[in-house]
Amino acid sequence: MTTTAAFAQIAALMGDPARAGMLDALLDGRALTAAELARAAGVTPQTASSHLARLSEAGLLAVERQGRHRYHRLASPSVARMMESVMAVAADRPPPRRPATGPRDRRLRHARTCYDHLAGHVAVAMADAMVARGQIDLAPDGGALTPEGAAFLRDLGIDLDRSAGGRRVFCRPCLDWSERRPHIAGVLGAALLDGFLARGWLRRLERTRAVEVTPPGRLALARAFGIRDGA
Amino acid sequence: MTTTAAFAQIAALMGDPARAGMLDALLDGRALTAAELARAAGVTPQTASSHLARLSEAGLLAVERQGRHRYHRLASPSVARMMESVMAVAADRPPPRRPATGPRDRRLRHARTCYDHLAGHVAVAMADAMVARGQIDLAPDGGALTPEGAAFLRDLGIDLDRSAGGRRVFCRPCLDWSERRPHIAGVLGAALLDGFLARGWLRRLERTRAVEVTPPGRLALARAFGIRDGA
DNA sequence: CCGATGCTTCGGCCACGCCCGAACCGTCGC
DNA sequence: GCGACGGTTCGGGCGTGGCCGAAGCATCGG
Repeated sequence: MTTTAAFAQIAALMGDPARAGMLDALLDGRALTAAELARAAGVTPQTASSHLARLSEAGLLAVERQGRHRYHRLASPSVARMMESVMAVAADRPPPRRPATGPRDRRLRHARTCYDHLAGHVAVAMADAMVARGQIDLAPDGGALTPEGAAFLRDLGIDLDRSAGGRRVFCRPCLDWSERRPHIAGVLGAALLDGFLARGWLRRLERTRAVEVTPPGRLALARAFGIRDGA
Repeated sequence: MTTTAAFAQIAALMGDPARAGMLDALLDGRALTAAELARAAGVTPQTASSHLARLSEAGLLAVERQGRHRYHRLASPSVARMMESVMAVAADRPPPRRPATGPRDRRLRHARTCYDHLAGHVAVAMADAMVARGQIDLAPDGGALTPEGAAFLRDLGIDLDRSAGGRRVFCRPCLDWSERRPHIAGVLGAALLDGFLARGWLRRLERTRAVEVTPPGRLALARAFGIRDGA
């Protein structure tokens, strides 16, 4: 049964703390250098190099050489989805102890990127608002944009056509590990994140997956989604 | 960052060949005894016992005692979804060698259960047929039943209302590792499998996830989906 | 009560693989 | 050319964890 062996191999690659730290650092979809990933994982560069080689060979990571740097990124969205699903399982177990929420952790819980879409408190609030207004349908298995939702996005200036080429546009629910409730992933989630970043409503922060809601972003989100809690 | 530690722990549990074998054996949604799982994993009962204890404590498995037997099953659908997503990543890498398809493997590739829905060649053909006829929309991120599809299911006698309670019914695509194309999972996939088993069109086989298409099932599938290849 | 069966616990063996120090290659800047 | 820096390869130390034999608990059948 060679297929279970491949299954176990992929899982084992994620199962090492150092590699898990690197993968987590890459989960925002950006490409990082080996040194940055070594720091993220808390190991020396030579250890990181070995891990990165194995992850690349297994097809979890893709590498781009650029001068004397090597940029590593997740090889495909399916890798990100796999990680999300593992986090979902890891999150819905009783926490072994008080999570000890730190200030940095609080930022992550508030708003962060999840590969190509937004996660955290803000993202869940957005999803709730769109569901409450009948703009999207969201079920554990999938979701869909309603006509009202399509109109809403058009008003917001969010462009979905580019990736949806005439086909019906779907969104995908993604269980938020901090909120334990679904936020919007998939094509729709990616379009929302892109649009908000482009408008300057959100800004990526260095060295973390957390994103910041800018002052104009706060106003815009309050107007569009009725979200009015502070940063 | 205690969340990456939990992530790595879950992944590491899947990452051992013996545990992966047990989880795979449970992927059809049934509950098995420790001895059966030990055989499936190719280890002695005492080794299996240790693995099972760890899987249960981590919340991946649930146990039910019944007399002097202990039945183990996957703790939740989210565990099955996690495993599916890992298999999807494991499948879309270049196979290390010729897969060496055996007769038993061929049955699995033809039709098998995938937790609560159908997978394999037959399942992909069903999905293709329904897409071609406009009965479902299927995208990488999600899927939805069209009005035509709802009517089709009604004619087939497939009951979706029980679990969908007035809400819109969604289906979910699930990448088939043998066919490398999506089949139908989610609420719709589960309803189809249940219905076909209840009608005697499909029959579960012992000690494997493979399912058999019965002679009446062959006729019915040909009539309903235009599938006419042999068992 | 006794033995058989299903499963778990204990103890010890062994090896896989994670880790880092040191040395080696390639690119950039001067 | 030379040093500096990013990254990889090599070698050996070491601990975690998988594995089984043997013994210990439960439950069922007689």
